[in-house]
Amino acid sequence: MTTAEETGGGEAPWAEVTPDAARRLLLAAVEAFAERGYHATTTRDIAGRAGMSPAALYIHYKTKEELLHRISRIGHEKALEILRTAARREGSATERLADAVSSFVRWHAGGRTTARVVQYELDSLGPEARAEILALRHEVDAEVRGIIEDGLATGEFDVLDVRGTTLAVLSLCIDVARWFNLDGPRTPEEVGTLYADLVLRMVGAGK
Amino acid sequence: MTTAEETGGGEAPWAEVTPDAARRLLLAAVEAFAERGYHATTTRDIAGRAGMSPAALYIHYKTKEELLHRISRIGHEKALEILRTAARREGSATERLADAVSSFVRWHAGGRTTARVVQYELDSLGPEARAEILALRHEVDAEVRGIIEDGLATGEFDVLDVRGTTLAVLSLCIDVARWFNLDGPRTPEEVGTLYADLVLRMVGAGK
DNA sequence: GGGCGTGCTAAGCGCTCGCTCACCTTCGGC
DNA sequence: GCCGAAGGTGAGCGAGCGCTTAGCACGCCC
Repeated sequence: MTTAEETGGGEAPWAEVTPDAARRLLLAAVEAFAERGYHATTTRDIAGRAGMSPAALYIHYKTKEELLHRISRIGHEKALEILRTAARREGSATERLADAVSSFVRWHAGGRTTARVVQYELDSLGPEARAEILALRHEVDAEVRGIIEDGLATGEFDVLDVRGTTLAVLSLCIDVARWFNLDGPRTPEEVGTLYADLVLRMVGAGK
Repeated sequence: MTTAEETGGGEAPWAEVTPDAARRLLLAAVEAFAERGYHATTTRDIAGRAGMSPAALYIHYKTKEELLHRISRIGHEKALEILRTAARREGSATERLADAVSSFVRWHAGGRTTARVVQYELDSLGPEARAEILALRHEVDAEVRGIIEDGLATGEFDVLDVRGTTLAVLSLCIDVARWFNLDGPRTPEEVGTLYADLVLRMVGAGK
């Protein structure tokens, strides 16, 4: 599993964005939004980071909001794919939940820049764009809830409030993007392992 | 609309702010910052919500940032006080941790408006203001870590990584401010109870 | 009841924002 | 060798921003 940061290899999720100039602008926007927030970022700043004039942005994107929308959709699709892969592999519910949490957390820690924008700038989108993203979030939620329900059915887990616990598990993982620091003492892998253990305890696995 | 929300879990923390006009402006700022974020909020909006002209703001506060700074400091002090009260009461580590988590979560859920600003707008502060707030956050962290270490010493808890688990517990509680919705299916009390149970599982209490 | 500090407003300054427009370059097809 | 499309630039627009200033209303002390 490759990981380092965006450039180093939270894989290369932006490969699908073409042409090249549009991708460079998107990458610059991710950086800027993650650092200062959507509203505090200027289109001049984004274009500058991409080495272009302010006007160039509008050749590839209609508005500044379209940039955020594209980033958010691609990011959510990637996050959903990570969870789906873990949820639908072979193995017990315990193994699948541990896998889901650790890879989801690794993505939020290693690709903190992207994850921050994806998870915390949702409110800056307009109503229709937000609705589209919320639908993806429901799928994310359903994927995790599915694993927990599997574990309940097999007797592996012991959970009183399935929806509440699902919410807490996802909340715990997502908040990694807020506090994680690449220069800090922990690697994304370490946090992933720790969190998988904590989550298994939360669902009462292996008691 | 007078704040019925704050009273749910947080009494009236702004009573210390005088004179009355300054408090009304602060309250309006909390609402606006929570809704749209600091950078997307205009001074005209804040003054308007407080029923005053844009210029009135500058009689009581030097800058827009000073408003955020005051809100953040008062909010962090309140959060710290809540945790201190729970951490230093009589009782086993298990009881104190459950109390700390449930009351901390109640504050984040019931006073979601305030908590959102306090927890998510930290980066909008300047360097010295941010440093002051970060010191308060370290005290918050130390308070929770203290309870967990107590529980380890008495054999109540079973935790491998104390700092990591402390971080996760706080992260879980804080993120409540992001997703909690007063119109949703759960009351702050219910979430507090659920989370206290989940956290006790995370630290291996009552195995 | 005149003088004055306090708290507020209307008007507006200087600046920067998101975005547009007229024009320039490069390049493959014929 | 000319042509149009694609991708870029410099200059600048209207609007709205944070914040300031001149002046007004009002309570309070003498």
